[in-house]
Amino acid sequence: MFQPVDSSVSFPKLEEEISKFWKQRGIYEKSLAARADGPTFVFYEGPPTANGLPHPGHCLTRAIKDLFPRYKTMRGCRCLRKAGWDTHGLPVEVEVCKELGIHSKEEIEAYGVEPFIRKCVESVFRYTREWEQLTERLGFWIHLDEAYVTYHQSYVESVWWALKTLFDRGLLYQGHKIVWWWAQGGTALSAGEVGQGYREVADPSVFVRFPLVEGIRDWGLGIGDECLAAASTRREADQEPLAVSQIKSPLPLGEGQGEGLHDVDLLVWTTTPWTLPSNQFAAVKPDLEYSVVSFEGESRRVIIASSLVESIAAKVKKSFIVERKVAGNNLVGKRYRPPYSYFYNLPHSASQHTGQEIMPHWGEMKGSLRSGGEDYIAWRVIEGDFVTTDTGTGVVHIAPAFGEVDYEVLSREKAKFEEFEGPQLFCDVGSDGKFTNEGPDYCQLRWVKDCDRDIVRQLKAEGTLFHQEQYVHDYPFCWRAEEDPLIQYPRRSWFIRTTAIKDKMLANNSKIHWLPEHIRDGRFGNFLETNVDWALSRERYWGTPLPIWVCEKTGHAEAVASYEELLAKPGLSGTEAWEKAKRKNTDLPDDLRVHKPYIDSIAYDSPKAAGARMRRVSEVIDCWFDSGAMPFAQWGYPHKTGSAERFRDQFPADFISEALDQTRGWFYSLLAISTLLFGEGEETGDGGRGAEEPVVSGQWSVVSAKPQAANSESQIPNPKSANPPPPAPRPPSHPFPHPFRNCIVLGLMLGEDGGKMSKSKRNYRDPEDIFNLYGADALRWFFFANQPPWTSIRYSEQAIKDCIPEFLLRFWNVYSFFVIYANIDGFDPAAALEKVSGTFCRNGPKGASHKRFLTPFPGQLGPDVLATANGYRPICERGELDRWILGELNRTVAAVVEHMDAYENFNACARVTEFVDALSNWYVRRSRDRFWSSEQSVDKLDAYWTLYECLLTTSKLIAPFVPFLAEAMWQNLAATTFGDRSDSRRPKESVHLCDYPAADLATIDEDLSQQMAMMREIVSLGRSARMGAKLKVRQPLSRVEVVLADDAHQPWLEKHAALIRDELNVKRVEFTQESQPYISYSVLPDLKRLGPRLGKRLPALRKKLAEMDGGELLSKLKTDGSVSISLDDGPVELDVDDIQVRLQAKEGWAAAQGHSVVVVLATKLTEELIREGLARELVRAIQDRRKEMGCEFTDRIAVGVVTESQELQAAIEQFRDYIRGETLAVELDRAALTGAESVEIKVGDIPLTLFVKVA
RNA sequence: GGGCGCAUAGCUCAGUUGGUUAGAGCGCGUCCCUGAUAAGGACGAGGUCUGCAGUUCGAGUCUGCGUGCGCCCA
Repeated sequence: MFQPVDSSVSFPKLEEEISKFWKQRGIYEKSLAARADGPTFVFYEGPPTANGLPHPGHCLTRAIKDLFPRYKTMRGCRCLRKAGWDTHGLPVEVEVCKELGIHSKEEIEAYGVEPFIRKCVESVFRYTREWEQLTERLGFWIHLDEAYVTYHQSYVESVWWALKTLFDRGLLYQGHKIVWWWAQGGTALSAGEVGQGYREVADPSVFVRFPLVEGIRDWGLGIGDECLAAASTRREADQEPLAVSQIKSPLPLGEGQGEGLHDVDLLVWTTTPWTLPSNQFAAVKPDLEYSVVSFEGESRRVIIASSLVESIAAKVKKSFIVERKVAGNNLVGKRYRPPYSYFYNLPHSASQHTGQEIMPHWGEMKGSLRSGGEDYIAWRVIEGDFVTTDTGTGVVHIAPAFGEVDYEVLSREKAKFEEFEGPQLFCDVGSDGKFTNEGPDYCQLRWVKDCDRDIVRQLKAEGTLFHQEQYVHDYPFCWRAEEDPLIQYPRRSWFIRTTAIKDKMLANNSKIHWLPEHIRDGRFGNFLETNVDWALSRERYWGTPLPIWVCEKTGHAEAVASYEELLAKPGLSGTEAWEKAKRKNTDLPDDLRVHKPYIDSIAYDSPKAAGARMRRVSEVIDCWFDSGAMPFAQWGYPHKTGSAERFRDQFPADFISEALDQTRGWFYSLLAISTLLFGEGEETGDGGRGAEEPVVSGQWSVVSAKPQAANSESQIPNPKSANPPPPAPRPPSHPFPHPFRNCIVLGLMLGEDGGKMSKSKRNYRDPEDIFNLYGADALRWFFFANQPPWTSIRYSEQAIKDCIPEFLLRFWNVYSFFVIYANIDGFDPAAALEKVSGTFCRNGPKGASHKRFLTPFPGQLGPDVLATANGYRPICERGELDRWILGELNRTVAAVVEHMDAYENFNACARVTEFVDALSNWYVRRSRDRFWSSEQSVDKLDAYWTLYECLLTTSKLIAPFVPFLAEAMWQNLAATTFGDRSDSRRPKESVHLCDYPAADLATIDEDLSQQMAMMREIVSLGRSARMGAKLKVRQPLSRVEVVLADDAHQPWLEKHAALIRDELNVKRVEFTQESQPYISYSVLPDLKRLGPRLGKRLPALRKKLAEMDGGELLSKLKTDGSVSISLDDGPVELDVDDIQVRLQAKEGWAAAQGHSVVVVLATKLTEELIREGLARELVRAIQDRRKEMGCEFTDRIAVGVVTESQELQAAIEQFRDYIRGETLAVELDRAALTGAESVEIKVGDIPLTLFVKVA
């Protein structure tokens, strides 16, 4: 006996119970234990931050993260699921600041770093409970109580180990980073913060002359230069005469560096005049054409991009003469005088190094190039692809201290020179945003923006100002202090030299299976291509402290890989800061001892200078490094005992999934860190690793030593040059890809209105409400089945709701149908399996019968077990409908497994939906009468076994997708029906302990499948034809004619005419292929076959075929096997495979056509048919009345019908027995019935008065 | 400004290596069924496949250029 199934099921309620059941029985743990010896499937949890409430977007991530581990577990894999929490970072600090009502770093310091980070710790677990509830309610199975936490000491120490490894290899270095700087607040702003503060402002826009040092005569350029030739041709073609333009012969521009100096100037443009004193270069685009232009009333010529000549002339309202044209790359290398001379005239400090005495100024300074030769170190024209002609002059002022692009220019230039010989960063502005005493004297100690006006005035006075105007553009301001403009400013920063492993990252990436695929070469690949060194450090408080200690005297730096290592340092002091705090507050989590501020007070003796102390740098690190380190840090690798084994076991991940916004976040940090640490082991393998290592580190030391040393502003000497500290344990090498093999990149979740999800807009509902209203399965199915996961998913409450009737409830109804009838008929699989004897056969006759055996292990109740049951007949002996649906079932199983193995949940779901539709709308519908029949026939038992097997298998199939529903069904259909037998004699306790179904391909009958599909099509077409002729299904028709294009399935269909008769309510079904008056044939060429063969002749053939008589052509083909069609350019031979036949219903017939079948109705009604139709109408009317009156199914009734219609009266007489039988009427009179209410109704068009009462 | 992606029915989305009538669900309309029953089912209407150009015998599909939207980065 199965538990009766509530047809008005509440899924949310059901899920709560299932959830409880899992918890009580420890099903998740059992599912893991059962696979302890299985192959490993590794899943990594990308740690969320629990300092905010989870929203539907998180549900998507967690649903997908649950789906595949569940699936793989059922497929036999051991899949650990360790949860994780991201706890560090600026967002956490911001939350705490909000709570405290403070903003700036000063305020944090005033509040106290110690209480501040304690607030941070509290904050990150503020919503843990909500997250845990969501996780459980969604059915996400993950080990929450063993979660890794990024601030825990063991985690931090793992990160330290990684950093030390990188530091020792020279991959971690200090440099500058240009940041958006809030000078007044003394802090850098994150990209997000900067983005918030953009405002439209008018800034001074100045065009400034940079006089060239040499005359252009020396350049050796002729008019015939290729670039110029092309340019002038273009101009002629465009017929765009220049206003006053001529190309003159070379000008007498002075001899060499003397007189020429005053004649030609680069014209640059800037909206930040205050950056001009720090100018170091001018950039041009190499493939851009420039013009040397003289302007009316100007004694000196300027160089600007040719395409901008006219607009600039218009700007200054002057006429001009183009004296000469040059390509940008011919300008490269030319020297100029910057508008400010402080740095230019500054004595060069390197003169002390080199011992050269006649090297007085930076401006005259040359350095040795790595490529040989030498060049001036600065104030030269350099090439820049970033130069555009959208604004400005085509010549760009470069002040490396105050622009990211500018800084890159400096780095690039610096790299061209031998160490110590290249340019260095000039900066005349302090971190307070005020000029230092290196700035122009009238600007010193003033806020830079305030100096713009004076700088412009000065330039004007000196004659270097060409033009000045106002420029309106968007400029960022501090979001906390609206009046404070931000400036780009260089800050000391620690970097990881990811550029050194760019090619390795690309190689690694190329082996990752990305879904969608385009991420690999698109967004992610491009990002790797343009890789810049990872700016690691943050001048903040709540994060993993950068584990680098620096000698206060010599600048010698070393990295530390663990707290223990630190404690062992000589002359250690400062641990009492932590001890004191802990004494004061014993609740303080011990993990905080490795955090600021405690860690900052720890110092030890410098190995480089007696009496000097090693002190930690003040920075913490980018929290993306934390999360990217999780593959090893989650185990506390390499410090914790046993961590090496765990790490080896769980690396790399087979599967991860996060949303698209993690491309440059977690996906990158994982890949970068893993590539840095674990390299690519495939080339050398374990044995070769030792050989590979020195070579690699050798390369690295080359790469690292040079720029680091050249970085003269960096105080940190190359760690390789000093006695290195003991090396950190060498990380194991591993073949690509790692640390993840498959990655589903989820689309962003949008709100109900298509916009970004936003709490304030209320364009979504809390997940909890969704669970309570529709249930987790509905939400999960919505995620999995409604779209591929990488499209941006628009949150739609309606769509979630719709999943219930479309899938969940539909399947539930089949299940409920089964249980109702199985209970009525006493169908008991448990009993059938209990008393087995004799022989059995699953699918014979090929697989000969096997001996039946007692089944002590019903286990998974798979087909093999069911086949041993009493009353279970081999599938081949069952009716077609049964064989068909079992074939569909197994076909579905095969497809789902294939899709899921390829991580294509959407396609898998589509197949499941298709199957459930076939099961519900064809199998059950067509099998109803078998279940209803009162006798206990073999056929009926077949139906039960078939449907039972379908339900069991499907419940396993959908278990990873909708785990609650699947469990509910399994419990009733399998687990509990076997009563309280001992464990070994009971089916699996939970569907999630079962194996995923394997397709039994022997059950798939391709022909049957096609035939059934055709049958369904015929029925559908018949209905369509009825609709067209406005003939209700209740009106019987005499005949339906089915015209087939192809006779292959005709005999089968003829055998099943009864089914078609029944579905279409007709008396006779006839099949034919003969040409009929209501059919025309068209013969179409098979384009796929003929296209390659005929090419351009194809259209002529198509035209010809269309003109020909299809019927004739067809019969010719049938008799001769081929036919020759003559085209204008010769004949074409066609055989049967070259054509396709299309049937067309001619007009005027009640017919409907499919691709290869036409269904025609005989619409002529006889009196007899009409009477039968009326009888059926009457039955329906009486049934309706029964329902209105609230009759029980079994109530007998008395019926009276009063009508004047002779036809109806005749119908009642003729079909009296039929009507009584259908309606359970003991009486049927053509007169009023006393004691019964009368109702006026119509049957067809005939009015009548109906009386019904319970007899 | 750059990169990536998307654009197909009123809505949400499928659409395999280019191939003859572009599909599904919802919604809508018409109807059926009334022993799965506060369900279930069928049929129908509804499309310039974002625009333009190209490649091809043939383009929703491939290429280029626009337009619009989204995301990431400047």
